[in-house]
Amino acid sequence: MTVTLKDIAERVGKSITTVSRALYDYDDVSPKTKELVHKAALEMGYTPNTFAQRLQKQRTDTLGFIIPTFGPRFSDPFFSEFLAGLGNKAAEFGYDLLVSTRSPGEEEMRAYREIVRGKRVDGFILLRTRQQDSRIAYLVETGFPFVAFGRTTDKMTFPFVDEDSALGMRLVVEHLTGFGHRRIACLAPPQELTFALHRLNGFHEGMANAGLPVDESLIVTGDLTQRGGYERAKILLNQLNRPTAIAACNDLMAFGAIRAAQETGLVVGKDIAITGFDDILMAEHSNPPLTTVNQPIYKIGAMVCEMLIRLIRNEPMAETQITLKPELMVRQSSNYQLS
Amino acid sequence: MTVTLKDIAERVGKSITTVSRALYDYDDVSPKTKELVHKAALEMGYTPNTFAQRLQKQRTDTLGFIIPTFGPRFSDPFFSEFLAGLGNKAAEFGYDLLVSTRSPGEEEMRAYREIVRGKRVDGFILLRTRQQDSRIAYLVETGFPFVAFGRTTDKMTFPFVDEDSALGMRLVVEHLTGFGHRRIACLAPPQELTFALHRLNGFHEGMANAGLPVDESLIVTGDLTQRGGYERAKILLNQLNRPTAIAACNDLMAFGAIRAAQETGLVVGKDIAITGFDDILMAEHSNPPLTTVNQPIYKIGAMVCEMLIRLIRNEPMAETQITLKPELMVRQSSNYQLS
DNA sequence: TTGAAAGCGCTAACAA
DNA sequence: TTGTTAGCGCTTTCAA
Repeated sequence: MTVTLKDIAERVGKSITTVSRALYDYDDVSPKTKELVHKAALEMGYTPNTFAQRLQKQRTDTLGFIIPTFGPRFSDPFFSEFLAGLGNKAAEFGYDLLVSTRSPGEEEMRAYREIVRGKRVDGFILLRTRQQDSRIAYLVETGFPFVAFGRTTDKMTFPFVDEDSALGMRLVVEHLTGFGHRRIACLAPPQELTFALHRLNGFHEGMANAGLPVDESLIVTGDLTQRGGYERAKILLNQLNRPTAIAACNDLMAFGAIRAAQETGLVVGKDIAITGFDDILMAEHSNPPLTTVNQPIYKIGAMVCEMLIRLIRNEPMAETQITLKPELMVRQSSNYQLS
Repeated sequence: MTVTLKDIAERVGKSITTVSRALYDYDDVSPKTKELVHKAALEMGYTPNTFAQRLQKQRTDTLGFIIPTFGPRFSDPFFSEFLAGLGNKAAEFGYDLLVSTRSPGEEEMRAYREIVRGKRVDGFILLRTRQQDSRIAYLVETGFPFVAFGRTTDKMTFPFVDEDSALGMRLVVEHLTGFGHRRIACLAPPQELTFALHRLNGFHEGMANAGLPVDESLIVTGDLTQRGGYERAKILLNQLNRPTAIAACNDLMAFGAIRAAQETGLVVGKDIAITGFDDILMAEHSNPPLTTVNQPIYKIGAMVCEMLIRLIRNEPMAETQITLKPELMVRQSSNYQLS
């Protein structure tokens, strides 16, 4: 059924070794033999058995990507955009992608350990880094190659790409205060995520820059889903002294907040300003279109992937710790002067 | 560095074979030996080398999933929901997922051929089936296991899960005509996709059931993205005799249409009715919330995965061709009587 | 320019 | 109950 080197060898009357070398264009094989072998291989529909190659070569040409999910019905477009960037770049370099989903915790760590010890991939891509990240601690400790989208807050050194989230939030706050907002709420991400810290810091800095006090009761933590944003925003909006603006730390929560505001009878972009973070494709098409901070997620996926491949191949890299400057996308959800 | 069976064998003073059998609890190994081996394996941090196992066993315990993408920045939440269902179920059964992205065409077919011939996966999951689907033709021909989400229109027999899209669209049209709509536009999917046919048929049947003529100029094809929906809807809405309702064949296009309507100064759910198809998580949280046809995408991902695993393992299956009944989710985007 | 032989780490048939 | 042997398909010395 499957064609192996042996089959080709028999057909052309040469040894397996010669066939192998002919196929990979070693220069100690005569041109005639090469041609013969190539032709036979093509005709017979030969494709190398990857597992045999990997066993022999001791590398896998595979990149690991374990998506950290919270709850069963996860559906953050953020992940599909990232995966697309990753997948396309990996394919370009001839790498496979081993993808699984695991919610953060012991199960997740076991998955990493097994994959590392079984040498199932050449390296890992990490996403949604945590302030104290046991995945990173483990990989650094074992010296296993990986590149992260995001940083940690401890002293570990490793290659990453990240966006300057603090700057992003400062831009948001500057934009809002510029339109006269003083009571600005913040829908924060779960604390353990590193970008929660950066975005919250940026929020505080922005307020400080504008000479405004921060009302801590206006800072609430959500779970990065629409539902979470919706529920938190409801609570904020039911307060007596409600905020005039809500800065959500990702787009999905912002969408939830928009719905909450609308159910409360407020016109978003007129009675209340709402902003997001990420600029997923949907942000441009929501109603109203969402003011948000652009993260080139697709591009970051591709960057991280290329960095990892270079790392694995021991190729030189210009930079191993890259921080991107974010851009504020002003759209209708916040683009009005507070009266 | 890595611990192998040989290392354990040396440590416990037994043969490699015995160690192998002890680890997998063969009953021809003495309890004492088993315990010894298990303990040693644990202490030494043994993890089997998957590639060696696969080479030997001639199976891969891996499922292939090639995501068909159109254009670089693809970001359909549909895919991430499906992937989540797939991934979780695969993990449950101990299968890996080999994921890539390829846009339909020759490149895509080459990827399938190479993976099949290199025996890189035990089976494939297919998505977004085409009326004449060369992937399916190839897999059927080679007898390679796969399960599809969706059907084809030719005579090929293969296992699939699909939703009764025609019924779904009939429900939509019935709902709209019940509220007095007569001029209903349809944002159709690219023709080559099988569900384009089913949904369009359903649309026509629904209109016929209501005794209404179909104005062919109101049926336009989009590319399933928000942008596509937006552009097509713009054209529809700029007509002199504009439709009173737009039935989009997926949620993303519906979102685009909503934005187009709003830019035209129409209030969706009052001046115009817009409906979608899929019921992605976003549909509930859009503004206004979107009337749509529910497809349990996450669940379908899990179902398809389990079917494929059974197929691979030659386990009996109750049904191999499953068609699900859709449910109409009526929300504000269409829930009003046309005056 | 070619081939024989060894071995990657594992499983399984067979023998002891 | 255990070990010997062979072999999955491939790459890579080393020798011819």
